[in-house]
Amino acid sequence: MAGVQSVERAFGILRALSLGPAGVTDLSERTGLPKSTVSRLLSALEEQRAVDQNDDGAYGLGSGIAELGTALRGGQSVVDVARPHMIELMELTGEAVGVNRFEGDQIRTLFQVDDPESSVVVRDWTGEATPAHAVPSGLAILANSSRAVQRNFLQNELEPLTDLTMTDPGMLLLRFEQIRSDGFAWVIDEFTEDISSVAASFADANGRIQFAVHIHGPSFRFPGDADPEELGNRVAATAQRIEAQLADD
Amino acid sequence: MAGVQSVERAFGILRALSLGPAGVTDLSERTGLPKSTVSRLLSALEEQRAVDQNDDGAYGLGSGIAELGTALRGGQSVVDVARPHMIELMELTGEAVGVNRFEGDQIRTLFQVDDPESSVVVRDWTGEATPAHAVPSGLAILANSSRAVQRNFLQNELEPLTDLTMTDPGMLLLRFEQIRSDGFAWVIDEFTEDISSVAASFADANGRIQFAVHIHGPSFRFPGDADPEELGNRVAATAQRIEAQLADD
DNA sequence: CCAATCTGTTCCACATTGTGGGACGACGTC
DNA sequence: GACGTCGTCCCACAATGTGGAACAGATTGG
Repeated sequence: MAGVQSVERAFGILRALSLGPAGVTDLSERTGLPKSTVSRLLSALEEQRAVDQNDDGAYGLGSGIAELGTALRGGQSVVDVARPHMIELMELTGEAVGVNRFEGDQIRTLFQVDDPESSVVVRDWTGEATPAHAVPSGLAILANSSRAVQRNFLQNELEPLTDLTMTDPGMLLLRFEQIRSDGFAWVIDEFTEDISSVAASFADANGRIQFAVHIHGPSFRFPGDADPEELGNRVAATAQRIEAQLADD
Repeated sequence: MAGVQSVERAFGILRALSLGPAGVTDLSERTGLPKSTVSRLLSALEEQRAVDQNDDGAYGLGSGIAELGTALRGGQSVVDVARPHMIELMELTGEAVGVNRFEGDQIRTLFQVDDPESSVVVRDWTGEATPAHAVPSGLAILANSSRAVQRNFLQNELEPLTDLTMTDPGMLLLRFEQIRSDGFAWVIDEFTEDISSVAASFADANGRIQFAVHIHGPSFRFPGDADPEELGNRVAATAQRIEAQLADD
């Protein structure tokens, strides 16, 4: 027995609810569980304030989740601390700069700053999640994670997003080594054709959940004449400054 | 059987972890559960990525919680949207302005803007939680909640924080009526002597979790000569603008 | 206005599921 | 090398959670 059934199911319900508020019957269909079971688990979750029921009877994620979320200091403070550093990088390069959070096998962009002067920019990925192996933030975070996390990640079937996407586990392990010693990761046209980016990872105040900063721009002009190593080092330095500042609080 | 034991215990563990990363033995003591039970529940939670284990073996809240938190759009976007409106209010009055989230029977301050010109200000409550019945944000949110939530809240024994704190359930119900029709709530010296504040509530994009904006300042100068109703209406208008903007996304 | 369908909650016999004391192996320390 | 502590695993036991079915309350629509 690895998992605990009711806990597993409870989180299934929470995840189903993260798509939007829903009723018991709806959740029962989404999760494949009997109505009575869903109803009982919802009551249990409601007692924990993980969900709440509003006037029209629909259930939604509750304040208990929000509390845990802020306790984690996942979103808010990281973005606050990172913003000025990101703007600095953005002004230096004229390209968009973002922060990401690692979520299992995906990378979510939390926040992005664009150059207001530039008319051709990569689109805004804020709030969206992308496969970790195809973006430099993902590679950078994985490269600095434990072997266990890496192996676990490489067990998944990795999908190629372009002709250039690296999906071979052995190759990726070697690449992790390289990235770890460099301190930054470059990805050129592996995620989408015509987009290139550099990223470096950093830890939050607890030294736990992994984050990353990245610069990305259209491949036709980025990195352009600039020295990729030079840019990489700048991103890495920025990541370290953010990490140090987070550790202070 | 109202709750589900394992779910209840799992959330107990998550709450214990929200105080900071910890090991199995530590958690076992904090929650009063046997080590083996804690270990099993942690494995289950880890499978759901609600917790993760870092290199030194300690457990902490995991990215799954962060995901649910952002799905809720509880913190981040509300603050982003509210900030400019808050600054406007702050400049109008010269006093500190904050946004709060309702958490069960407490009110948490998510963010505060202060007047940089002012040397005497109320201290910064960011991140802290206060009893809902003693602050105007709490009263405003409760006043606009369902009867069920109100009754449930009033069943608690409410502690007086100053001589003026209103704790009588009947009186509070009447006060809720008043606040609901006014659209704002005033609290003068009920939370701390010498602090006065006005607040108005608003809903997030789902119309679910309740938030509030408030202005607060030292009672000797706030609201001072200003008309309390006028100020209340301004806060209420601000709350409505934030709510409208949140609903757009 | 009364079937016909939707809700979501409650009941209860049943056995699957979770429980927890204790054993175990892995570290780190004296 | 013996000890204290850590986290995980084992397994007999029954407490706990399960889910089909019955129920009550709202809405619908003919």
